[in-house]
Amino acid sequence: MKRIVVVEDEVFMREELENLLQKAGYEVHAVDLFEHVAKNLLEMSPNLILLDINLPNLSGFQICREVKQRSPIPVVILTSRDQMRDELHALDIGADEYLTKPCRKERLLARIANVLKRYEGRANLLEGEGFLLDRQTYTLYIHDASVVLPKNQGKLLEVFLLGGQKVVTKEDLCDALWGTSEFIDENALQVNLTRLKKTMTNLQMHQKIVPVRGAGYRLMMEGGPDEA
Amino acid sequence: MKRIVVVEDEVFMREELENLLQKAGYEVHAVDLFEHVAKNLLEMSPNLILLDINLPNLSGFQICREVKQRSPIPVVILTSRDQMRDELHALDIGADEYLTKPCRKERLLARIANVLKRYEGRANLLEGEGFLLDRQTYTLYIHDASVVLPKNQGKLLEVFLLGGQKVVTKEDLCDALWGTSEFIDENALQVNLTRLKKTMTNLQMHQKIVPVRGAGYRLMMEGGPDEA
DNA sequence: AAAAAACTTACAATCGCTGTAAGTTTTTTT
DNA sequence: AAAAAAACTTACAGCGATTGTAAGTTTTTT
Repeated sequence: MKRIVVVEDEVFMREELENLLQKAGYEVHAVDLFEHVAKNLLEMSPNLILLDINLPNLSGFQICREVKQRSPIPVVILTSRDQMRDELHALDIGADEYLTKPCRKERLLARIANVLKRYEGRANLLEGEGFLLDRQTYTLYIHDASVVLPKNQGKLLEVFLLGGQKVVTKEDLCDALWGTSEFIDENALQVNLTRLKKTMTNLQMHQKIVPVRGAGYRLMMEGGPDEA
Repeated sequence: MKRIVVVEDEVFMREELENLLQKAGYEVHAVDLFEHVAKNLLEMSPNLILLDINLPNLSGFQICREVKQRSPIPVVILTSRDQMRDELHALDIGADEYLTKPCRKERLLARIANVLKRYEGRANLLEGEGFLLDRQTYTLYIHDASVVLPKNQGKLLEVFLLGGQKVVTKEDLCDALWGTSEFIDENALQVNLTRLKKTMTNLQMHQKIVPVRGAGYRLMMEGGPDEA
């Protein structure tokens, strides 16, 4: 059964949505507003997030952006602010659907089902700048093509993606490859990194792995920090 | 550059759309209506199809359905018929977006960009009942999981999917595996089929490969034709 | 100039996929 | 019911891709 989290601060509306979705066969969790909504949402890892945008504290847009940056979970935005600007902005930051209240039940359900359908098979896709990586198979999607990376290269790339822009230590990388950083074979790691780098250039990816002396490595956009 | 095919029979509207999309940086091909639109659309294999639903002969729905059954190309429906029934129907048969005229340019462009973005990496995904198959890597997506099939198993499954419900001959299968049906090693094919069947049951897929005596094999839904 | 860190290349071991062989089982025909 | 045809099963050996190892070289820092 698909799980949906509803983010809505108005009690009446929240209960109505909860009811409607439950009747439609979804497992529903409604959350009120609090600090770190985005973080909590990710931990619940639902199949879809229904997000009301008339929120008191934090902007709904902000939540949407955070979720989208860190996960492939689809987000449907529901709002009473029928402004073209809002809609464009929402779609721009990655919302999958933007619906204005009042919205007929049938339409809401149909759109939700539609979004869910399109997300089939995307559950474990990690998003990088200009490419996607399947965390289970290490299938890499780029430029309308796809390749299956060797397991080790996939694991390494995965660590870099999860690390964001941060520096990733060799311990982290060894850990990912062999489950332990106890006995580090510096050289084995080195070779595997070289291999990953090579396939990255072969695939014309827009980022590189650069060394950070003594600390580890980091994933960087091509032509990044220009320190001339 | 992304290619969009516009299907619209009204001349004025068509030119306007063409213009708008070109300015937005797309490569646009407008097509008039004729027989076998769906077939031709598939041959053009654009990145997206913008489909007007007020068509004279064939129902736009029909076109949408045909395209969706045979390809993963996203379809955006544009219409002046603002009927809830139409919208639900459109979404139900797999349309990716449903917009009503008059529609502001910004919204149209934003929605198109949104749909395109979500389709990144899906260019070579074949759709089966309850699963997806990547034709390049033979990565199989099912039940929120993914596996890379061995090349031969992938090729076989691919042939079955492309064949639809029809019976697939052994020649077809040999052809897919070894590029020729000249010298058929019945047994080698047999073994490969068995392997595919095994992984299909392991993955709990909802269809089976059943033999058709003397003719070949066919892909069937589990618990299909009940001939008691 | 010396040391440390990062990198390169080639090779051998390993693992998974494939075809082969030699069967057995199921279905159809006589 | 027996024989023949089609479909299936299992184990094994060859092959190729991926991996770790070894023995270097190059680059950067001190």
